[in-house]
Amino acid sequence: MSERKNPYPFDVFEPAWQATWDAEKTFKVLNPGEEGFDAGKPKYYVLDMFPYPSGAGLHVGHPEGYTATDIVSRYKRMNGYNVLHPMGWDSFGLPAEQYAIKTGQHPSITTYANIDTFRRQLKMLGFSYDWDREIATTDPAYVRWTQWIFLRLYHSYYNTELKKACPVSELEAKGWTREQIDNVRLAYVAEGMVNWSPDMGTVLANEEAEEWKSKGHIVERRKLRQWMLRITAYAERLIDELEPLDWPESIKLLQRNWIGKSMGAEVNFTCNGKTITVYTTRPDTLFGATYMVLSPEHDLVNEITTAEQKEAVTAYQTACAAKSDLERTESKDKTGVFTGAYAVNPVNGKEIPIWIADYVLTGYGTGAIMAVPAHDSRDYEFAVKFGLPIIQVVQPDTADTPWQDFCGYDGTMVNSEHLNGLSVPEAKQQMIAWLEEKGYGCGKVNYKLRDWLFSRQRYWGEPFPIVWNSEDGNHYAIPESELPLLQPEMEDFKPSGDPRGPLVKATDWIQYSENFTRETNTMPQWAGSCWYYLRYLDPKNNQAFVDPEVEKYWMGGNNPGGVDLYVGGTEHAVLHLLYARFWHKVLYDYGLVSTNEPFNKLVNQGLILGEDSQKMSKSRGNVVNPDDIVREYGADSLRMYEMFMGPLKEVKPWQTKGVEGISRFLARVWRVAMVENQEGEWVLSGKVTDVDNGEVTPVRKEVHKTIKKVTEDIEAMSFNTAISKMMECTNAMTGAATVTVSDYVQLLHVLNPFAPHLTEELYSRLRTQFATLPACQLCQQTWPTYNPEYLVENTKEIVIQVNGKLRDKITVAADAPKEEVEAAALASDRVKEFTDGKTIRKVIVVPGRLVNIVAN
RNA sequence: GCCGGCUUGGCGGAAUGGUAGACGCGCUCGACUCAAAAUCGAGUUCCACAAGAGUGUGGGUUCGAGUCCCACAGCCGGUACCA
Repeated sequence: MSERKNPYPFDVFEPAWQATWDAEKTFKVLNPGEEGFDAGKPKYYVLDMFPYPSGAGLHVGHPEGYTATDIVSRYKRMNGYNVLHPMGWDSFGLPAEQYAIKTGQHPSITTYANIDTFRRQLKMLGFSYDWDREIATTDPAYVRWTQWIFLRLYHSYYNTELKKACPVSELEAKGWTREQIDNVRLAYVAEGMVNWSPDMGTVLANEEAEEWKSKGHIVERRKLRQWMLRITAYAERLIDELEPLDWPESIKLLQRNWIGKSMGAEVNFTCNGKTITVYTTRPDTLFGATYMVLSPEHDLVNEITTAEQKEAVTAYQTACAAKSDLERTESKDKTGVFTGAYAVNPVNGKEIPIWIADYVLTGYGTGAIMAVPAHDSRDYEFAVKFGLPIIQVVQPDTADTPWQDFCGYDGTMVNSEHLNGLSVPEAKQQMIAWLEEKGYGCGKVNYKLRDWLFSRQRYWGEPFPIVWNSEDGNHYAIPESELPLLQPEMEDFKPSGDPRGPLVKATDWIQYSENFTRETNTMPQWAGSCWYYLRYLDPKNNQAFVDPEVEKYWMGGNNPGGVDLYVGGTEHAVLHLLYARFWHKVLYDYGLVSTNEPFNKLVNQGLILGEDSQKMSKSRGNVVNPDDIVREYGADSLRMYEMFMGPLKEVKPWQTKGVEGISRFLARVWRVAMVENQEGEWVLSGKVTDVDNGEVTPVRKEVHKTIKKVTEDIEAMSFNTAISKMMECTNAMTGAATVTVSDYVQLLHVLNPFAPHLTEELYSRLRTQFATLPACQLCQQTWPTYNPEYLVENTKEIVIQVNGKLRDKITVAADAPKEEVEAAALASDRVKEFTDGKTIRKVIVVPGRLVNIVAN
């Protein structure tokens, strides 16, 4: 490749400005109570989703969101806000541990080396973070508070009357037993079916299982004792309090679906004196129940199964247990076995056969259903396969819809005694009231959301601050004074296949005291990311996870408070964003934070695809490395290109030619003021001048239009259109003989949040010639305003249409009355041509825009 | 299957119900140059001009629809027997 001279010397001035910002702490922001803090300024908290510092380094996807937030941060600062714009590292994680297993090197070594790379790369892009607030979730000082919050959860239960977390000590005072309390803790131990990955040697959350499966890992069901967080207690609040947030509707919907609220009823059936409770969302169809299905794992299966069915039932149970999750869902073919038992339907006393089938899940509702094959597709399929009766109880309202397998709500009840003639929703209500009156059941809300499986069998995670007593078998919290509890130094991180995880090998560490041994599980990576946005507020505090006054300023203050802008990818829609909301609510219940929600406004950036419009991946060889782009075109070009590609929220393909286009644009901005002299040095050209007679030149008009447009577009986060306007403005300057300093500096000013290096460099060079320019950096000056008078046009071009088709254009005075415009339009030769021989029926005049002549 | 989102030139994308294709890429031509690169200027939806057609398809509302309404198709994402 031939040596190419850079179109402007970004390779020199970009690192220089970065060094200046670092040395002068240009973007440091003070906290309340610190000297120099300006309490008169409003706050604005702009947050990025912090990265996992992988060995691969920064990806072009990172700077997309990070540039967007950087533009907003710089813009808000120039508009007089105290802007909190921090960065940190989500640094616990499996890759570092797997690398440690391979090499024997401690995971912290790779982790902190990767952090150094990420920090260097982010600084190379000129982001205006307050680096004094940098945090890493792996830092002992951070781990301390993650564990502290965990203990808060551990010591809490959800008070269903107050609808908030309360200390379990209240229950102790009321005389609850240890066992009763353990059953309501927000952090609890339970034995249950979990996702276990034998090759990774750990369990996974439901939310994670699919992701790892798709990466080729084995995930199977196993019954294990695990730590759980009672997120289900907050299901209702997690749905209700989502509503007012300024989030994309699609993300809200994703969360709502994940939480999966449904309203129905529990109904008690009887079987030989035993009660079997089923959950249904369609109590209106109770008269159509023709059989019952229990999940194969249901507690009552063994009790009710008759002797002659025993063998078949046991065989079916065994077969189901052996099936992995994947195998179960792979085939949707219904299978099941008759138990030989019958249940009595409370509404009509009829006996219906009880089956077991794996299409009924253990974990949802009561693990038992009444089957209404006429109006539930799954029951219908099952009934057809096994020849079970099908009774119609709903008649669809639309005439030609068959009643068989009709599951809709637009129908009228039939064959249902006292419900006959009612609509489905009416019948539903009436039946619930009836069940409650008779004591046969009650209305019931259910959620798909399961409790959060919170323990992992890993080394590189926060250890649980918990010890086990060998005498009573109970778990106990270690005192806060012992936090942080760090992992022991080890050389062998390998999973042993022992479901207690690799820490069991640290025999000294485990032994807490004579009768107490440590919990060997560690927390999932999500723990650190659940509250990192709070630690940024007060990252060095060693008295509290955040000082209350500081928290109040940054998170309270404005209405509605919280993080004012949070930008990141969609991939966290139901993981991080749900977990963090849950933790935040617990902290809120204790008055430790000011708002019930952490993130007021959320924006999802769209994925950047490779040049081939495919997802970037190593195997496809279409990955773009930010380092290469910066070396070739400079940081400003990368930043601006990523903003110019298209709307922030859309998915869009990378085009290196597009970076060149942006680079050319920045070079044109440069050359408005700069020229190369004989020695090949860049010097001020003289085109930019302080001779200014105040005339409103076309360039000045363009500048003010640009200020208006860029201001509005930053507010709307429509960065691509802001950039195109600045291109138009620059083109106007390129075409002009001279440009006044004030016009040029205003362009630099609005361009500054996008291309901070170039604009500061040009500004500082201009100052060598124009001493009246303020001495501070552009980024420390006030955002420019436009003069509306400059935007007023004297004349307007009016479009003339005949029957909606463009036929002519005329120029009229901007304030020309309607009649005049209409007359001018009708006088047009082109119009006459197209209306010739026709009658003019109507003339529509839209002032300042168009005239449409309707003729036929 | 269900739930979302998207669909505009050769490409990325612009368009408060009012000139479709701003801006950029690419391409063509011109200037500069011995020449090229870079730069600057002109042009660039389709059709040879005019006429006409044109925002995934088909309908509708409107003086006027990329934009609003109805139906359908394709692509992308989420979810997956949640009773």
